[in-house]
Amino acid sequence: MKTINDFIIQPNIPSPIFTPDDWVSIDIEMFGMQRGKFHRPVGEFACLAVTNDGERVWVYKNVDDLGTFWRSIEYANLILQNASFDVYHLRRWIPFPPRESLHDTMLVERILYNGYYEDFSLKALARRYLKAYVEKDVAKEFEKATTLTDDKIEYNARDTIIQWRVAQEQMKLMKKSHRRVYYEVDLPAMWAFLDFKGPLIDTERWRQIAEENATTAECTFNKFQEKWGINVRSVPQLKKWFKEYLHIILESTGAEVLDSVSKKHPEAQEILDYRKIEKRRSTYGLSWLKKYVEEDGRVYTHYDPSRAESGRTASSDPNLQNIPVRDTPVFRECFIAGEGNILVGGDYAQQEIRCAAHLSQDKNLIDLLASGRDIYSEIASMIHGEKVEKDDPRRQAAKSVVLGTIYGLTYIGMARREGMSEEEAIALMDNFFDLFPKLRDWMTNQQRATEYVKTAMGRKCWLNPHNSQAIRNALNSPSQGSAADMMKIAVGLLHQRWDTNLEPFPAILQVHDELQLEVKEENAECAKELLRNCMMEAGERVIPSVKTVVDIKSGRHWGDVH
DNA sequence: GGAGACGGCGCC
DNA sequence: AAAGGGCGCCGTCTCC
Repeated sequence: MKTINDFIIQPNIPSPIFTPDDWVSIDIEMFGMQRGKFHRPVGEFACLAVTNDGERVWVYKNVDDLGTFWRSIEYANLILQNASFDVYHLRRWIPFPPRESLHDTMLVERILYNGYYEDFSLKALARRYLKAYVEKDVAKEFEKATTLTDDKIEYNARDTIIQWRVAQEQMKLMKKSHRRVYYEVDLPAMWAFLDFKGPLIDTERWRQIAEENATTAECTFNKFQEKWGINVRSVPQLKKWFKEYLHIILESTGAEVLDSVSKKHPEAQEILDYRKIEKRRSTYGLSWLKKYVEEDGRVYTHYDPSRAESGRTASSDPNLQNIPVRDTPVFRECFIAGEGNILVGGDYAQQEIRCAAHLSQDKNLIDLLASGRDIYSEIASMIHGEKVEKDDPRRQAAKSVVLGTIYGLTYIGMARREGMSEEEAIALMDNFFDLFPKLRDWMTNQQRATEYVKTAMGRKCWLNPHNSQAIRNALNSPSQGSAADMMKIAVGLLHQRWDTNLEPFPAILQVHDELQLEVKEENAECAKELLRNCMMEAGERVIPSVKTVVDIKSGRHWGDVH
């Protein structure tokens, strides 16, 4: 039995020219990386290890040899762990165009086991597949070191060995459906995300808003301090104060609880008002500018495809998928088009509902979604047997039922959220499901799932039987995950079809059902058409039985195009 | 002073 | 806080 220490570092580079039959595992190590900036050009090249058999390893120690390295792997199939990192940094020195034959052990593991495991690090994979314990202390040394040592080189070599051997095991486990999801959905999306450019920020406008918010928030904070003698940001102190002075025991100080007591205790409303401004100060304030906006005025988020158990993409450093929009559109208005450019955006209308319609094959819902009418008004009208207009509160209730349904809402939750009796909630939901019987059947069926559920593309989402949320995951993951499949396919298609002779790949933002581009004004029309085509084609591929609707807009800033 | 848990809340 | 899913980031608090 070979251990992960059974490998031989080859005395000389370069490595041989690998052939199209070779599977070559490569791993880069960097000096001076900082947390939160793994996707930025910081840090220096440390070394790079290569193996095509899981035993012999070539280690490149000089950045000047990377050109030679590139020629050796130009035709090979590649194996990487979290390829996005290695490719991003290698591109600082050598070309690294997208290639179809790349096995990313982390992405593949997510496709095999999202929801089943939580840890997709190389250390976890070594334990899982090779029954090997990997000491990661050396990895930390790279952060501060500037010179190579033998143990660092060995560490680098060992990682490529692990990757290579793990990949062999994963390939045995990958069925046709796994390969389809990986090669048609996640991998093309990964290549696309690597080429996203950073959106441009109207720094001065943001700063002005942020300064105002900071002043207001600090002033309010101090007033609470003076009046109440507590740090109002502290949940324990807040609870204690409410108990002592208002004689009320708060189970939580979350918005819903505070709102429920705010009629009787106006202090609760004061807290809620403060929390709003405090959120803007802390999360979307001056520190955001300082931390994330770079010298060119742009922010460079990191997209992690399939980070979520459902397969959704996540954004971080900064997270651009939770920039305020409801109460304060100003922040999105600070995402602007550069000189001579324009923003072009597309979003899927009722994306998750359409996914649910496809998955359940409910003909009534499919037909309604194809009709082009306002589905919430229509459903409310059908439930109540009379015309319900857009401003009728019964439309909102119907919307809650529809959206709640795909989140696994129960009648108790429905009653609570809509402020109705449980009987009313039961009646409303019953009436709703009477209209869409196959949706009801599908949901009943989903709840019976014990091991996993699947998206429309066949992506598995494993359920945790020890988690009380498993039932709601079973109801939601297929819709959420199918929508994520759709967006990733769209992003991949756009990336493949974008003509870089016009200008470099122009995508700047992906917010689940929304994709934004920043293009030269003269390219706006062809960008709109291509964006629509890619999004529509992805929709037709993932949910062929349901009409896909894409709204395309353009404008000077993000507020214009949402 | 850093790490991690927790509560809270921004978005889809 | 709860009988609505999925994230990431902030501040507080605790521990080391």
